[in-house]
Amino acid sequence: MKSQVLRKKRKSPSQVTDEKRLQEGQERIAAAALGLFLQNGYHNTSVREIAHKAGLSVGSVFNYFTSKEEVLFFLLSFGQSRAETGFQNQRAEFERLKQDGASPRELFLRAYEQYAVLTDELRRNTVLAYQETKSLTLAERKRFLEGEERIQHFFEDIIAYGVAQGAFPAGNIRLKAHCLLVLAQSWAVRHWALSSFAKLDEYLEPLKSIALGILESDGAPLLDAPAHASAPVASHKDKELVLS
Amino acid sequence: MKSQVLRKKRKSPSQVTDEKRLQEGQERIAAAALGLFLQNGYHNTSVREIAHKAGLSVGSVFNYFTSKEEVLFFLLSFGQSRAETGFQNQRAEFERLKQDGASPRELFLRAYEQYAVLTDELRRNTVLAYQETKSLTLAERKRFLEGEERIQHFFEDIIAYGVAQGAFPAGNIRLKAHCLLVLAQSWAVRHWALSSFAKLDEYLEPLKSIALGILESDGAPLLDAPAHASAPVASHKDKELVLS
DNA sequence: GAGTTTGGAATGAACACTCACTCAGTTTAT
DNA sequence: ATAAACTGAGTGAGTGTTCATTCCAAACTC
Repeated sequence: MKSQVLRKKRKSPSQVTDEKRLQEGQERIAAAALGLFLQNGYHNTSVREIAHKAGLSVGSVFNYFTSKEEVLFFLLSFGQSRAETGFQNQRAEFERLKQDGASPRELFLRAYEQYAVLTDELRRNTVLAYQETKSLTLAERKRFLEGEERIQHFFEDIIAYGVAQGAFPAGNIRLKAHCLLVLAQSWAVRHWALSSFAKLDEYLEPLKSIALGILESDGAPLLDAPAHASAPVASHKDKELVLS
Repeated sequence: MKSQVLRKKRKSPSQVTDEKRLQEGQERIAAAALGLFLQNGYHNTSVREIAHKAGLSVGSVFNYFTSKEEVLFFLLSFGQSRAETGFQNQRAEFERLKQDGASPRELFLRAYEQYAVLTDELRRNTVLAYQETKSLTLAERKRFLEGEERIQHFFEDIIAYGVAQGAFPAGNIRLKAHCLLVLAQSWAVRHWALSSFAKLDEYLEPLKSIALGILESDGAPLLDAPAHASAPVASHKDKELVLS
């Protein structure tokens, strides 16, 4: 899967033919767009602004992309494919580590750290994904979510291996993988709440500790805490107007 | 803080004066808008559509709100204030429970369950908040984030109490509160990945178990797992173009 | 090496359209 | 009769996209 260049049916014969030039142009435009999308949102960013920031004319942008939306998809799938290929590359190394008798804990921590580092590098893409996935066409949104699912599946495999080895308690593996992903992504998505951590380095160790806390929670019934005992948790069904 | 009605300088003399009528109208319009915003996104929803779905004319919408953006802010702060007042109401009850010798675990689980239930009820508002906070004006966005911070602070207090009582290990309390909030919200935000749970009821117990796993993780150094030992985690600094 | 051709790439005015918002006039309730 | 509430055609700013035109460096002639 090498540098999948976006290609769609194009009406006008005028397009950039040189593959390398095309790719560089796409990256330049996308880089400009990413900043603007994050600052003003996808819909409040005009193609004119993107073109200006990329140092091009409006028309040229459409020589590199067939539509504004394609720029968005480029940005989202870019981050995603980076994560996927990263994992793919590690698959082989993991087999080797298993042979060497590495503990599931080690394997997991290694994979999780890699994912956290990547999410940090691609922080802006991650934020954009949370905010603008819905702006994709139905088909592209579906493709994107499938990619997310594959990434989650990678972690499910690692956890399952640990459970099989008896290193982690059994539990809902899918749920745990979901939680781990969400927490890693929250470094990007809810960054404003983590201002006490200047850099990822400071965040990483406590995050890994918490991640292990999740892995080692067994999902057993909460013996001593009958939270419902005194009174049912308040619910405002009467005020649900806004939700209907 | 009772039913804070939105009021701005208004040019047109035509506006709804009756307080009760105004509020009902705002809620009706906002309810219609919420569905459309989630389905098509804020920017792809026209005021005409909102008016039609609410059974009003375009002009009337502007008798209840001064702008489309105000509708968005109404929806976001609505969910938030519900959560805040919920916690406020529980503050008194919590003091009573402490007197009765309730364990910090119980207190926490109770509060967390309440928050999860609320997030479920306001699921759509939560999703909207993640997607469209950036569409607010700067001042409103700031106000909104301050509200989020107050909610997080509520959990920090509960955790701190547990730590003081020796029920939970010390650790980065702010971080833990952040994680707990994110996981509860992920039920709304990443709902597509949790399709195996039909209703909140099924999700709640495992979530609480995981939450306790987080609370009880001590953030101690990860003794046995020198993840860096074999080779540094791969980083693709060279390909960072798109981020710069 | 000067002149000519060629075609990929860049341009930006023009197009067709949508949008949030306004306001003069009408309806409704009292 | 009076005030409150509603209406929807109209307005002007702004949009993504197109395409006839221009640009320019390399290829080709003589």
